[in-house]
Amino acid sequence: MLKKERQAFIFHQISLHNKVLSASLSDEMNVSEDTIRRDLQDLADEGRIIKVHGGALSQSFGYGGTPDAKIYAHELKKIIAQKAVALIKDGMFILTTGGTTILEIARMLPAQLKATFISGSIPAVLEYARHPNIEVILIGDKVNKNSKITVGGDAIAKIKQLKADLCLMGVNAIDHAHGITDNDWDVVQVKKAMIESSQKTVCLSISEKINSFQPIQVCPINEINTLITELDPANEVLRPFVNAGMNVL
Amino acid sequence: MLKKERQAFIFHQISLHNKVLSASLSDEMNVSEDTIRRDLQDLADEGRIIKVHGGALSQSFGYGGTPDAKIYAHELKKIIAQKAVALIKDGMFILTTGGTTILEIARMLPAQLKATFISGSIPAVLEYARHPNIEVILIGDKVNKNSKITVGGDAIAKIKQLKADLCLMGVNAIDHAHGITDNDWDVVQVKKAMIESSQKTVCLSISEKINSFQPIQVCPINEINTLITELDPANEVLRPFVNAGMNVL
DNA sequence: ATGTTTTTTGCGGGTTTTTGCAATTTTTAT
DNA sequence: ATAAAAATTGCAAAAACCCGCAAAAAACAT
Repeated sequence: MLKKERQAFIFHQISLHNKVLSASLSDEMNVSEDTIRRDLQDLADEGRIIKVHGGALSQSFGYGGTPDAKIYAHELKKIIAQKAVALIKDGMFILTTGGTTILEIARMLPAQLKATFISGSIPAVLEYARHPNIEVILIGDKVNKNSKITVGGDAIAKIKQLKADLCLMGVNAIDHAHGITDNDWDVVQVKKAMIESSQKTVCLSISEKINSFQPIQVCPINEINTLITELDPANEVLRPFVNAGMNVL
Repeated sequence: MLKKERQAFIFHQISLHNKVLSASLSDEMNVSEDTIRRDLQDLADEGRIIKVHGGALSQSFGYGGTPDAKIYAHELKKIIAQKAVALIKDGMFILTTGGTTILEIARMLPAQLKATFISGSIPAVLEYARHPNIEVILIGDKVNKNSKITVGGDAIAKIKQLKADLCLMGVNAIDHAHGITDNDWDVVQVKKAMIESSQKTVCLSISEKINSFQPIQVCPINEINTLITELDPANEVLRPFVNAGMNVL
């Protein structure tokens, strides 16, 4: 088993169960605990997990580290949300993923907007439900504890029955060559279904995530209609996407 | 169980109930009281809680005595929750409704319990998802904004596909003649389906709701196996239900 | 393919952390 | 005042960790 493979597996386990034990991992994949520890250390150095005595925890544990950096990203996400909200019209059916950017959109929806939002993200749904004129459909299935979204066959089947006007998708990584990519297989399956069931797909990404990629592809960029970042659409970084025919806002 | 995990759990318990006892924590997580004490000490050193003899307190909680009125119903629900938690065994599949009593149960689930919880209640699901060993299935459908639960044909259809070991049902009104009754048609439909799909149904009700009724019937009392209230099972008020063959706790 | 370099891995130590226990002291309650 | 409950302290065993090293594997260049 390759190092990268192992680390991907470990990361997946953590996002699934919120924790892993070095001992059981070592057992599961027939490598020494030292190796596991080194893997955990690597993941921790990359800031993707929190290493503790005996194993590791998901980052959502405890209280996060850098409030400054977070607030910064938060401002960016507000800009993105503003642009996205402008695309939403009365009467639309809108599929959405989870993620903090989506949450920001949910908070910014105008009070008089009448639309139907469909999502498997629990925090997003709670936010939508605060709006008096919005109808909210929750996609059910097994709950991914880390991201608080539902994933699985039932969720995908339900999504495929729909035909939404718009899909608002928070992305983890986007790059001209690899398209939209992510690191959780289950989540990717759901995102794929959402794209398939929507007339238009709008991707939301802070510019930091542009030109990065992750192991699993959601879709190539030609399946995305619109890309929204906090940058000016004329920005150099966005050029490749404009050239690829995307609508960049 | 990892040290950090324990501490996160303890902190969560404290912010939830405003206090914890070392003894019960030690019991819940199968570690010695010494370990709990050391954990509390760590948390206190970090300034996150206030350590006192026998346990610890939330620091956000002002010194003044308890605002009795509100805590009262809350305390009752804790008693009910305690009784209900005792019925839950490892490996069970459990269907639950929403409501504050259910929420209290969710918060009291022992950390090492391994079970599968299935619910359409968003707040309950969020609480279940905090427990490391619990698998959570969310029933999807249209979201009822007031109660934050999903209702509708899809939800009912999904529930009917299941066969759970136990149904934990918060009730709005119960009375010997009318059975379990409620006031929201959609919610009643979901509850009916849940009862049908469970081997046993346990009803949870503060005694205040006993001998009251509402317009729509969920089921007659003979479909309920167990009734849990905050009262002693021998209490006069519960006599009719005992006589009707219910298991009253 | 072949040899060389780099990376990765497992192992043997010595060190640190964690945990439970026992003995003693402090606090709380009756 | 006295007994019970909880805290503290010290200690020892187990578990986890870190460090350096050498074999093994992978990557690279020729």
